[in-house]
Amino acid sequence: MELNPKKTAVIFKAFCDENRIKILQLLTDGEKCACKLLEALNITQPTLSHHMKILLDSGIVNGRKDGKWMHYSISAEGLKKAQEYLDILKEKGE
Amino acid sequence: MELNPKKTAVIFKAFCDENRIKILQLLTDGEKCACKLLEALNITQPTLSHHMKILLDSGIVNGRKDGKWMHYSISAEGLKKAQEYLDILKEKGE
DNA sequence: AAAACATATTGACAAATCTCAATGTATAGT
DNA sequence: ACTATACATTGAGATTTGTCAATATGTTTT
Repeated sequence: MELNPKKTAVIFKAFCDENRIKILQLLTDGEKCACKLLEALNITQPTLSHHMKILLDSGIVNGRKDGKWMHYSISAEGLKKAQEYLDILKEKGE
Repeated sequence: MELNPKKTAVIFKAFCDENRIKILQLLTDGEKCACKLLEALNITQPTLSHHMKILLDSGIVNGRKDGKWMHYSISAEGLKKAQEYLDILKEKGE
């Protein structure tokens, strides 16, 4: 199996920032709207929006718009794909 | 389980750069010395050295010095730990 | 229609990151 | 000792990233 370096890097960008790890951790107990994330996270609203965009682009987080609210949740498929990519990196027996 | 956001981000920095993905991929068929990696990778020697440092810090790669040569390989434990961290992010059943 | 609210976008700045050329540090061979 | 080799470190420039204030967009309520 082969990894596309550019695409793979985009996926894992989800996990290489402190605030994004916090966001992902908050989402582990289910879907949350941006406002709830914002309460929990010492950052401003535009900064949260910026991180959510990166998380959506990575495929690790899903977004669902509901009227004024934006609900975010962890994508099981996205996470699975990331784990599969790590599997590919396991050393082959020579 | 709880993730330390800062430490977790350091681990996943291994995977969020295009060249580091290429390096990791090269290491999947076993230990390689820096010179071999350098041949395969359109970057200069100091740039490779920079990336190898980040990979070592992440715990995803092991280094072994042998005379003049530095041999790098994927750390099975490091990779396992990264996968466990992704497991932690799986949504809990509510 | 106007006001209030939730979120996204823009623009600016600071900090971090990637990259290279130049130099330093070991180690090995002559 | 001198030279060559393999790699690390330093310093500088360019790009990317994280952050915020200000503003824009879309939705709900009055």
